[in-house]
Amino acid sequence: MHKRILIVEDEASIRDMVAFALRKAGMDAAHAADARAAQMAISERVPDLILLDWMLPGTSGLELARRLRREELSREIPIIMLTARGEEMDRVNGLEAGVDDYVIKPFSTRELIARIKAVLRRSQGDDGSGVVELGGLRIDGPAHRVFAGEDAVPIGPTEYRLLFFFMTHPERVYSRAQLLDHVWGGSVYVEERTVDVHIRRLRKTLEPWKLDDMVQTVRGAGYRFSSST
Amino acid sequence: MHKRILIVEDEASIRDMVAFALRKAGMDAAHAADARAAQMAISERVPDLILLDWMLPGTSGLELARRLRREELSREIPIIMLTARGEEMDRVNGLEAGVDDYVIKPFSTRELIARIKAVLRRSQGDDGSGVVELGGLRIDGPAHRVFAGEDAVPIGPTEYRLLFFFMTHPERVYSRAQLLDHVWGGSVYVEERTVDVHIRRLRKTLEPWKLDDMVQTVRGAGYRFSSST
DNA sequence: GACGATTGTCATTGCCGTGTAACACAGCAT
DNA sequence: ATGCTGTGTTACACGGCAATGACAATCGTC
Repeated sequence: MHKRILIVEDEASIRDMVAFALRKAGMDAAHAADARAAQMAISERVPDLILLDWMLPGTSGLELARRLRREELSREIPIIMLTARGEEMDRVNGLEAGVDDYVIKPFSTRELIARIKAVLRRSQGDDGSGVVELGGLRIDGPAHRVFAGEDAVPIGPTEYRLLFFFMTHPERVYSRAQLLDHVWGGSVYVEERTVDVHIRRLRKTLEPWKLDDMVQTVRGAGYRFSSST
Repeated sequence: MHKRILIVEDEASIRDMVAFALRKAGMDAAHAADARAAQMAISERVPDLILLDWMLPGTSGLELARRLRREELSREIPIIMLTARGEEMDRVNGLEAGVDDYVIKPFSTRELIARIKAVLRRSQGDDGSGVVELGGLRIDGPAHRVFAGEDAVPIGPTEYRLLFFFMTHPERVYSRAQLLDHVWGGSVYVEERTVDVHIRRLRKTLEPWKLDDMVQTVRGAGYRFSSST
């Protein structure tokens, strides 16, 4: 559940600062001081994302990025480059090397975390287009539509919002009160049992495709949306 | 055949980063630091798409977007808004102003490129000839005519513009306000319900060919044009 | 300036979606 | 087993949004 981030940076002060910020944001931080240490750390345990300093002793960050892109093991790992201001030329090279994003020093940890999250989000199937796909279901935000395979699924407004919330927050239990907050909006007063009814309606709309068991009851706690039975 | 993108952004570092990413993706990048420079750049050479920062010195991005929608010259240019992580309010206002999409900062360059391509593709089903074909309907921009199969479809001016917008922006929901912005133009004040009436008239003109169900109602959201039922 | 075409607004109608209550059923405890 | 609590299911009535047709104003054309 926790994302593992590898920091490749020779300057200890920056490394510590970033590691602290990462842990505070609920991520696991590993670190390496140079290219060789980085490759060892990766082969030992593959991180979810790599923060790569541009200026490294020995093998440069750019060179390391290229190398990582060549290796089968590390090809899919997103990379965020840390570059000093005014190295614009370098950015071109970085983009060509397949780097996912840049953060310019000096940066605020808040911005860095936000960028990391953005990149992670994208690497998890949310390409930013507003389309989410999960377990045979596809929900298209801009089109306001749901597809089961190739078929368009007829669905009402509230069931749509409910399903949208579930698909963007899967594999997690939500109480009726939480669902009311997120799907109905905080300023509405509605009976909690109303949720049950809409859960029922959502299941009924998914039934023709045998996808109704994705909406799961967690007795005493609430409901969960899951792709696995 | 290279697409020309105009970046309107006051922060040089973001501008440069985006410009490099664009060029790498095979697009031409022009830039402007504020609203006035942007308008000059547009009048000099019309871009295929505009990247517009929400926060601009002087005239805000939102205001500029409204202004561009009012001008005949720039009405058809797709706009992607760059907004700081903020409220849903921003998104709503932006969409109401006739913006085609918005991207939240910080974004990865890859995500931005993906969005740009999506918008260009969408607002273009057009192969350059100005003729768009979709689901048995063909609309000829230069000739200002509509065909259902081999038959010419008699259609009024407003219904024509409405249909043209729909066919160049299919598979997506548009609120009444958005349709007013795109089809009527931002400087007219008209009741939202008027859209209903023209939707009705458009459906009636398509009825003889049983194509009226391509114009779909999305309760609580707006209307959508789609080839699939 | 007259005519038809086109457009925007309104009032009415119709229908879909929603919330609630009532009842049936299942899980869990003692 | 028995009772209790929590959930599934259905029915129903209300509210609200959208569809529709009629009308008046406006536009464009001859």
